[in-house]
Amino acid sequence: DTQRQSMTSYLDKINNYIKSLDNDTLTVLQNISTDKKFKKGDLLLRQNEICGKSYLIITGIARKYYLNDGKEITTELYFENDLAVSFDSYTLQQPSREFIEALTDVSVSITHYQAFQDAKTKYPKLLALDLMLAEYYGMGLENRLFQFHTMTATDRYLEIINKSPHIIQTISLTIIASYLGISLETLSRIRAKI
Amino acid sequence: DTQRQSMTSYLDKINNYIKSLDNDTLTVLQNISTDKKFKKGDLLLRQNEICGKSYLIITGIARKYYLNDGKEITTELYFENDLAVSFDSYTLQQPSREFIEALTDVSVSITHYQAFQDAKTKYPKLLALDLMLAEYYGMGLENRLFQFHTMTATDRYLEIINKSPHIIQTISLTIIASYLGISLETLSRIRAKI
DNA sequence: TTCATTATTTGACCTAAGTCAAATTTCTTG
DNA sequence: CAAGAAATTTGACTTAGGTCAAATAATGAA
Repeated sequence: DTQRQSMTSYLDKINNYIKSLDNDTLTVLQNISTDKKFKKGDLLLRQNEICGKSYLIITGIARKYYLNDGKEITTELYFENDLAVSFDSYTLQQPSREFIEALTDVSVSITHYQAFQDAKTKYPKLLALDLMLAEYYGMGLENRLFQFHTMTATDRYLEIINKSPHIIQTISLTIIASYLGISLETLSRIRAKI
Repeated sequence: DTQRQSMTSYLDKINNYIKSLDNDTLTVLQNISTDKKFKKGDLLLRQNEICGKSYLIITGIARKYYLNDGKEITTELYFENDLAVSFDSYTLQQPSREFIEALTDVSVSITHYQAFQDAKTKYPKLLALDLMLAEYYGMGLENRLFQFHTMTATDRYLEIINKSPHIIQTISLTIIASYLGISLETLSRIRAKI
């Protein structure tokens, strides 16, 4: 749909913006980032921890989820080039209600919250970048809310396999169901019908 | 709850930040803003229009909503000091899927998108302000999504009358129901039970 | 391979919320 | 104040999706 179209092009805009940064700014960005690898199943962030880092996914898949009476609700799936972070915990520097988990072995580029904050005060271009990232995240949330209000579970499932068909091969149905906001059994029935 | 607590204090932080701005920056902000009044029922933004302005509510109440097969879904309620804007339409400067409507007579301070964009390039403090506003909006959306996933319609209603009791006096149940994501009849039944 | 563990499907039944229609109540406005 | 219009409630029925339990797959380690 049109909405997705625009979101994608905004992501392009962000990536172009990063590419177009002057050397000085780019160097700072490099200097405050370090690479790290996680094994499948590792938690990059635990509930109640303060999210003091952002994780740019280089390779692999991760997810963000929280627990609600023992049940997991997946709020976001991360692929290559996605930025994994518990938004409110990161922004407010308060304990996270969410976990971030590696669904496969992942390799990430880590940027520390405080280092980035400091860099932003000296380099307004990083401030502008942060704004674009926040806007992108916000629009993603708006879309998700919109989909929950306007689409049936079946439509949401069709949308996801249409948008990223590879998901089904890589991610367990339990996690997909929790991302769609339905029970595993309901997802199974939806799949049987189609 | 804790979450709301933090959100409120972040709003305080934003307001303090605005108050602490140097005269130069404040003057620019003033210069690109104009006041306007709307009558109850007026539309500040129509679907398919590009949201080229932001509306800071000085007095009165407004809402943002969209239509889904003829049914209205209210996505946000605006009170004094709230910033009314169709986020994605404003950010991407593309046609809005939402309407913004005055629920009472309202008086607003209008800031034009382009003027603010221009100001941001010269005044990094406005960039930082815009970031804070985007973060605040994003966290609000996260909370809303969280509530839809974890709370029953009854709980969401209790939460809203607890958070802003005056709402019931001022806003029709039709609109409150659409904000809660339930039908008018269901809301009426919830009220009867309590 | 094979057994055990984990993932997925299927069945039977339940529940929150939706829909449509009709009845009330509450506002407005002449 | 009274008549209409709008807002809200109530009733009867439907439906999407949930829950719990059992049955099949599918994986993976010894």
